[in-house]
Amino acid sequence: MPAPLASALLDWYDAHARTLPWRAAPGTSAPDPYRVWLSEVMLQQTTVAAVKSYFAEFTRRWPTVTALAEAPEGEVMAAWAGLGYYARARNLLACARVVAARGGVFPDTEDGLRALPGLGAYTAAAVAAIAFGRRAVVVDANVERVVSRLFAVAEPLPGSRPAIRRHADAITPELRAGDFAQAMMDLGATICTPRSPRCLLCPLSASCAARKTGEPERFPVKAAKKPKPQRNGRAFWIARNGAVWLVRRPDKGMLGGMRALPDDGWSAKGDGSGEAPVSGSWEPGGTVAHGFTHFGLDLDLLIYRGNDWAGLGAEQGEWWPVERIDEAGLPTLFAKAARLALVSTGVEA
DNA sequence: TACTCGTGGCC
DNA sequence: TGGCCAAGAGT
Repeated sequence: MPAPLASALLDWYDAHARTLPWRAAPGTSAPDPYRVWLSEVMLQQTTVAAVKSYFAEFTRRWPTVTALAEAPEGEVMAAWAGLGYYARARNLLACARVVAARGGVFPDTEDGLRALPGLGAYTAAAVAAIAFGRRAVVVDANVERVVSRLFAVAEPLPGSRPAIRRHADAITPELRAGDFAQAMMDLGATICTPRSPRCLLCPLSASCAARKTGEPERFPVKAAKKPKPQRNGRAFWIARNGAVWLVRRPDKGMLGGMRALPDDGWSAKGDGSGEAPVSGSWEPGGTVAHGFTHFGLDLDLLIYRGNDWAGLGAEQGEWWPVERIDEAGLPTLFAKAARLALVSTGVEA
């Protein structure tokens, strides 16, 4: 018999669960672990709205974990372009290959899942509970918010995480732990929202300590965050015979493994050098303002008007057809810069 | 532990 | 309109 709180939440979930592409239809058999895993990785720090089209495209191109495991890395990275946190894509493929090597069967325990690339404490618990019916304590940002309100946790995040986990453990039922986790996340996404929580619609309002304070939106308490530095950098548009010079970024670091315009080495730690990859005349092509999580970047685009191609070797990059630039899989920053270049070179209005 | 790592939507 | 926020993981 579940505790009253879990029971009330599951009743609410049975009536109000969101319909999402990676969820099994109500009353049907257990969901496909591949789809659960894929969706959970895509949803890490990413909104449902942003994930939907990527999930549809990935499952269309790679319907099984074995199919994904056989995909070339470049195709997977390009398919992930725009979704952000690109280490996820590398780990996704690495994980798929591990699972494929064991017959395409995911481990069905939390510990087994936790050992896979890209599965941390949250994702391992979520897949164990949702795909395999295991009791696991699933704690994401929604659960942190809901729990910190239910118990009016006064200590600020992230220091309060151990206490929040203990509270979450205490209210997680033995049965339907996967539904319970998804119910907590749906509640956090639709009712117990960061601002202006809709307590009048909440199935747990009678048990909520934060509501009793009259200011539930004050929870979770959070530590002050560091100011974001502002950086300047350059990206370079070098076009020749309808093709543009693209490089592949190193696997480690920002936008790792992604195709990109050459740049001058800007980073979170400092401005770029200003140095161009080839000598000759350059013309300003405009500026892209882009906000990363931990710094802001003003990226000046420079367009090449010279004809000295000697410094561009095939081991450093590739000529990519300008009319197919959308298929290059550029991360959003460079996609914006490419759009600017197309405007200022008159290729596109 | 604290830092790094994207992006788009929201008010 | 700019800071806040999102189904976190890796180091």
